[in-house]
Amino acid sequence: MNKIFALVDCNSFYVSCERVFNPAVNQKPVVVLSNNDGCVISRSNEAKRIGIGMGAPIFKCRDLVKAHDVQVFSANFVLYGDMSNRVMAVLSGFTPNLEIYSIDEAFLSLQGFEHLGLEDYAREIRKVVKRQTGIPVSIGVAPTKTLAKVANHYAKDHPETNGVFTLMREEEIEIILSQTAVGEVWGIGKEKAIFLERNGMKTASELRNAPDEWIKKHLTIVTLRTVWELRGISCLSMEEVQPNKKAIATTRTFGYEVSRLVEMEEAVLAYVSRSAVKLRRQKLLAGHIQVYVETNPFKDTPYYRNSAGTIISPSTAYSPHLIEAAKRLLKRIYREGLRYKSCGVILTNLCPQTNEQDYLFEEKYQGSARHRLMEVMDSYNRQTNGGKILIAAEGLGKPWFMKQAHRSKRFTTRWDELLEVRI
DNA sequence: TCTGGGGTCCTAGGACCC
DNA sequence: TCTGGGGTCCTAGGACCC
Repeated sequence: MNKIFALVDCNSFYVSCERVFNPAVNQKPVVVLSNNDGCVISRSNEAKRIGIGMGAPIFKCRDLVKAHDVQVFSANFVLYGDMSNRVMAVLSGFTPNLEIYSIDEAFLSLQGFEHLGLEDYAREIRKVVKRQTGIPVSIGVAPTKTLAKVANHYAKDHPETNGVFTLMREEEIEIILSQTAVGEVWGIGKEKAIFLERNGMKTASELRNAPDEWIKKHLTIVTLRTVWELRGISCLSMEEVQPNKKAIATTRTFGYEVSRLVEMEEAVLAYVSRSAVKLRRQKLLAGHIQVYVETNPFKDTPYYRNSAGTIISPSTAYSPHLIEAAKRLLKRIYREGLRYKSCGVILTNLCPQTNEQDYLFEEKYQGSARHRLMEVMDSYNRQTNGGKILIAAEGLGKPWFMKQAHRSKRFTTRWDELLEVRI
């Protein structure tokens, strides 16, 4: 039986979240910035139209911002995460088969809904999501995930589609792909696009008709899968159960450059703590920890980046053990006399707490006093909305903490930040 | 002055083993 | 003097995604 995928993608998701709670900016150009108020990571159509690029550093857009009264927001990921959950909850009512692909995208299997009319059904989904969450979405429907992505882009770029485009018929697929630049295809990034164009393939249709042998020889098996998907042969299936995580990372650029080991240590250890909280929330243990530091790559000053890692044995989710390891690693890579711009902590070799192996000489984490201590700390911090009990090594001042000058309120997750309506 | 963060997967190359 | 080949495992780095 032929498969049918719908890709639902929230339009300018972060901007749309801000607009739900701040309708005054509905018709205006709006952008949301990355952490540290660095780059533009979400743009309204109005902002796109006046030429603000995706990922553009905001300081380079200052003139445009001023000239067009662009509304600027700092990222508010607590709010976006909560809005995302609401959208996904609505979507789950429309299919038994939902794959949450990212914070603002989901694949729905529409197999078995043909009798309702795929186009009509997609329009209904779009209408209900908008009504129940305030978030506008675009929907692409096609026989493979990769084609559903293409259909989704088409819906976004063509207002006459009203946000829904179905791409099921072969003749139509061929026409649309011949109008699609090869670099717009899901899985074809900058490098591959340049390579393909150099070899005479400028459109998705040309890639689709390339010989398998040639693709296998010059590119990877992953790209071959993409080519098959463009031909309508489904190679990527629905992944409804979230696969276990392979890595948990906390990385940040600083609000200002750090040039003292003590401060660097505080930052690294604070990120270890954050990572460890994420680790425990997902009931995992880490078997490896990696720390990296980096100076500002955009400056003329000497560039330095280095990382070091070590195996954690036995695997653990106990913050003090991870902190100890991270401290040693940092000492190995820290060079005096440099001005550091960012650092990060990455936990890997993750395994579920329930699969913890037995040790001859060590106590298991599961059920130990350390385990209970972490649970008490986490649950207290959760109830009090974050960070009241922390490991002393993290430091209290956090002067390097990121800049966030324009953050909106966390309307949906904090009682003290509820939306106020004045009449 | 001011340039994000968190992931996955693949490949190449080195260490090591027999 | 002559100096293989196959396999595994690990790490670093790159490409890609949102």
